[in-house]
Amino acid sequence: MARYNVKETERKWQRVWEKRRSFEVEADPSKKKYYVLEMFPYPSGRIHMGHVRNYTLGDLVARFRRAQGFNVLHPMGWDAFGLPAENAAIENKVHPAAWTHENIATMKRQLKSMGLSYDWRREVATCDPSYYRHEQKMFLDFLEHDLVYRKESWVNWDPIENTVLANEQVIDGKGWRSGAPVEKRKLAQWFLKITAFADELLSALASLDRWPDRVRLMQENWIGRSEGAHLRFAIDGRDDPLEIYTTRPDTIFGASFMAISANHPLAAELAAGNPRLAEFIATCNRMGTSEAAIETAEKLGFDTGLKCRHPILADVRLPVYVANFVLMEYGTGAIFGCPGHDQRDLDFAHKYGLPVTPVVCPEDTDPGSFEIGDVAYTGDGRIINSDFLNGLGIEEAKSAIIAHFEKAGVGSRQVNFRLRDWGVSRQRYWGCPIPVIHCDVCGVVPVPAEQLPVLLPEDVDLSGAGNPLDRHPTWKHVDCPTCGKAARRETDTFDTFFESSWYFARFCSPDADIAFERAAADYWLPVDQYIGGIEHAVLHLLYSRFFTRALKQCGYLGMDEPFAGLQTQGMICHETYKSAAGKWLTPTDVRPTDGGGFVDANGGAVSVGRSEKMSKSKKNVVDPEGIISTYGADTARLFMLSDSPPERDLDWTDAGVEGAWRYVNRLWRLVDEPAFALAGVGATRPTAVEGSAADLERRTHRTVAAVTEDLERFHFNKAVARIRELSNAVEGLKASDAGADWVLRNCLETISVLVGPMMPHLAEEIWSALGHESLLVDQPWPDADAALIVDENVTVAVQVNGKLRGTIELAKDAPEDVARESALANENVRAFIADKAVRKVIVVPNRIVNIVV
RNA sequence: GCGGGUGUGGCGGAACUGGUAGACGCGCCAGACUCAAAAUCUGGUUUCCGCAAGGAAGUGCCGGUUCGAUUCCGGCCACCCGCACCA
Repeated sequence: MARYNVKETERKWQRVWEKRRSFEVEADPSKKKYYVLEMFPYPSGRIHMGHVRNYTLGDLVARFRRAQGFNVLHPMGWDAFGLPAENAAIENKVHPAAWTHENIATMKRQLKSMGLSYDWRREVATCDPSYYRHEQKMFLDFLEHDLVYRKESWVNWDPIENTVLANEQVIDGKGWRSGAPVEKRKLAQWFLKITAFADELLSALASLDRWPDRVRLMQENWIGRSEGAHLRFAIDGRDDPLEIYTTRPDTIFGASFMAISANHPLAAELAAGNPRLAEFIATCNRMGTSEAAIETAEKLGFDTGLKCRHPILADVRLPVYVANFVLMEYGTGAIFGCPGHDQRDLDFAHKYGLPVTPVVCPEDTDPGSFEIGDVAYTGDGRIINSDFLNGLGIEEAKSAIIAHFEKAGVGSRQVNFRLRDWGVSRQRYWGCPIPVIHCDVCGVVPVPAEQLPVLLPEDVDLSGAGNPLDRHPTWKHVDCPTCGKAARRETDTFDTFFESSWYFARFCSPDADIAFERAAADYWLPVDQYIGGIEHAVLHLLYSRFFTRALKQCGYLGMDEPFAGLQTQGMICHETYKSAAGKWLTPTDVRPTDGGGFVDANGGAVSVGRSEKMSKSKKNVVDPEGIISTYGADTARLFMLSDSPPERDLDWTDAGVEGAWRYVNRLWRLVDEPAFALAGVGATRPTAVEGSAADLERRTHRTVAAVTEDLERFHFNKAVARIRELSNAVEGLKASDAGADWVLRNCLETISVLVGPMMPHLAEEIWSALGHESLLVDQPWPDADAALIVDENVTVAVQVNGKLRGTIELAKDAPEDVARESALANENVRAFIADKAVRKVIVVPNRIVNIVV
């Protein structure tokens, strides 16, 4: 009898798996495959609890599918480019590469201590030239296939990180990492044509039936498809028309003004001769998108004096305003204003004294008395005051008016998207160099494929302002590949989401000379189960879907969707602590008092705040390494699985960890000090299994069936509960019952297989203690015997008028009249029926009998 | 503002297509073992009334459908998330 030695045991099995190469896999078309992937980490220094949860979930799936007989690919790598490395370099005077590799080494050691079933041979780090050279090639292929362009445009500029951000990286007008208000700048940037796939990225969401609805909805909203019309309005005294986009062409007869964006070319042209307009435009730009108060910002306009002709009403003229609420980036940057049916337009019309004509009347209202007050009418109804559209419904009117415009040659039906192209240029050092050369003679020249990779220079000075590559004395100076004259390298690097958009494919053939081998990708992809945080719902997950399509177009791949199944995990939360002085305290700074409160190291009062996401700023973090070295990886893993469903936030508590730890030891004792000796038990089931042994055997099979279903459906907390129930039930086994010793052994073996995906070290130790030479990790998942799952008898509830009054024992599938008689015979039930007449008896077989009196 | 989600004991959470609400765990209470403590084991634990058998109430609030509602429908409330001048 030995106490369960976590450290030694866990290390032992990790070594055994490594030595036996248990998790190394090869593509094998004769086997059904399963690709499990967790979002790879940024090597920030040490793993945190979020990582532990993510990789515990993934490892469970990988081990479970492996036991089910799948050829499982389960790789791990490092999303290794990124800004923190540069910041660390400046602070600590280390090279970003050295800092990154050191972190990778630390985190890899920590991950290995968790006993995760990775094929470590497939590890990749995206900052390695053997990785990023392939995405430089991809970029050249994208160029060739017209999926990339360079454009001078207004960009989101992060003043802290000194770089451009994509639209997806601006949260509430602030940089997603720095939190600094984003400024507008005009820069020449490289863009990937994600909008070319907008329609497909949207419609294919319906096929992703193993993705959370929430994520699909977020992507749908982000892509933001709208149907409307593109119209051209003639401007008095000018030859060029004003082009607008509208989703409400049916309200054209209610138009009373035109509005163009402050960044519209027409506005710029007019401002050249009008200082007051120029001043107005400058004011609009200052407000920009960085103003948090956009919502409350007043609608402001500047009357240009220009007049547009109404496209149908010959004598109507619409004044053209420059307005602060019109965005240049959406549609054409110009609109017609219909105050009656758009709140913004109404506010604007009231401010500038413009006419308000209702053109849609609610069904139940008299058109003659329908007026618009302070609230625009945006609901359904019939068209009024609109000539040939009068009496039509909104949708009919849209079709009719678009047909009219198409005939007149002044407009057409148009679909618009909110999604914009993905700007990938970043003014940073620690990223993949964009492989182009700028030549004064030849213009932008792609780096010839045979000159790849364009390597990052190792000697770099990160201390100054701006882009370090641009300031490097020699790196950017090269000869033009076309004309041979002196030219300059592009000094921008890729957005780091570029690397994570295809890493899942690289894992299929991580050592290939090309990005990935087609055969390997065809076998392994798509990823069957992808697991990670919800925060990537529209960033990484949308980029990867786009990339897969772009790569397909360039002949790399044969599929559209990279991730067939997606599971998003909740955050890890912890209570927060504050000292009397209002300073945040870490969980290790406080200790509990007898009264249930906490005090700090000096005994000072501590106020306990609500549980929040673990974060450095609130100091409510618990370091996984300490937990793992004290309680072991299996305890940490069990706790991660047992307390909350994966998609929900998980509260980290010491008590919960203690509980998991107790269960680890309890399971171990079940085998180490079994109820009776198991040494001589045969392998085949005895013919006689009776009494408590028969009960436990049935229960074992029922548990197998239930746990299998729970694991398939990601109900891991329920699976844990069922296994606990089974191990509790072992206590009820009587040695004297026939077959007891065989059933006990069979039950313990089953438990060891069932907990294998959750607590692999303990499971292996139990398996071995039961006398097996083989590894548990190579054991197949058990089948539940259908005959043993169903009970012969069922407990049926009896209600009187819908209230529970008793229960009766019946044979399974007993006839209805038997159930009825048995229910009516129940003593307590009879008391409630008393002398009342039974009006109706409802019998739901095997479940309930309801007597209505 | 628009879109979506959540709300169940002291706590985390169970309850498949409407059918015994509270599985399992944490915490707490009692008991066993111990000189004692820890660990472990056993039992109890939604609230109220009752010695008990049993009864009443109960899944955010109000109402509806139904023999029967945590589950379906309508209307509120609270909290959380996403988007946000998108024409």
